[in-house]
Amino acid sequence: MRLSTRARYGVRAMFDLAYFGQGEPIALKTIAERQGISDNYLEQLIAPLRKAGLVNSVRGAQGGYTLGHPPEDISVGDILRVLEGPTLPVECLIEEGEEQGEHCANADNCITRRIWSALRDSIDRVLDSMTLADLCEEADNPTCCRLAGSGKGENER
Amino acid sequence: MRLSTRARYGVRAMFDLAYFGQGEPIALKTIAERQGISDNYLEQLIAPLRKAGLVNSVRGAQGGYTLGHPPEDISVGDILRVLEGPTLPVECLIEEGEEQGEHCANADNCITRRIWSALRDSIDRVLDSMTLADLCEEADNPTCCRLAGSGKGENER
DNA sequence: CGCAATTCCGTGTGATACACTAGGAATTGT
DNA sequence: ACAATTCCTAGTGTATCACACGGAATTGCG
Repeated sequence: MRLSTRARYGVRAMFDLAYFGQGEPIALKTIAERQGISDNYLEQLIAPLRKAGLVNSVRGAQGGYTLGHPPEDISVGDILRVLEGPTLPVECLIEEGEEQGEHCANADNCITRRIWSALRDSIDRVLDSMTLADLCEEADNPTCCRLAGSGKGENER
Repeated sequence: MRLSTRARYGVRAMFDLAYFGQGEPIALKTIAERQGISDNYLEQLIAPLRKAGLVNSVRGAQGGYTLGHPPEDISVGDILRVLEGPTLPVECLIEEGEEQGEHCANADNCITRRIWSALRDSIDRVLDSMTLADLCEEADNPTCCRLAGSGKGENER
């Protein structure tokens, strides 16, 4: 249940792209240095992001990467789903919406399955509610770190 | 971000203990067979659960395991925390409640840290809200599997 | 008492994933 | 032409998973 560095690096890279690159392509090396990530490694993370259309690439000199969609249309969940298979725990769940009496292998203990299902939903809800635009906003006027205020009800929606 | 079988097996074993064992110790082999888990493996999972006090053991013939606390006092989160280190993603977060200007190593990007923090809280909220007693109740009159009804607001609390 | 059923404990193992490093080909602005 | 890039593929050490195994130590029961 630990989240890989793939995920963290990926999100940071995407944030970097949203925050610093305004339409202009940014070289991978720049991102890697700014975010303190191995550029060799980041290169491998950005490949699937490109294939998923989350970033566009410009080859050649002065090339680099740009966001594939506007920042408000890219959620953290989108990034995570690309970088680590299905976002959720446990893989046996039949695809959502298909609750037509379908059984997966261990449907016998659907009691515990409901736990993972609820967990998955909760995780997705959180991750999908945060977009790159939100992160940029947050970066500009941070509500953390400077006196936490322990604002417990902030993103209540 | 995938959840190990340790977690799933562990929860199922604990549920088995809560559901079938009424004070009487149940042998590990019985649990393993009933839940379709390798008993060799389950043995290794139950060791930390015992050390954490979630189960008690009775050695010798006719021995076995019992719950360490009443079922309504054991949450899924309790089990998961024992079986896979800290429940949450990312380890850099300073211990909860200590938001007094403390920095962890990569506090520089506290923007993304907030994501993981929110995620962690959400996960814990879900997992801590489900107890073994809830699972037993659910097992007796299931609201799933038999016509899902998509009851989206059930455990609203 | 003796035996069988158990829990306890450590060790080994094959497979897989993680987090990288490295090298080189292809592309493109200057 | 050249340098800066992206792109692709392969290798590598470490760790973790999901087990199997063998043998102690404990204890109820006949």
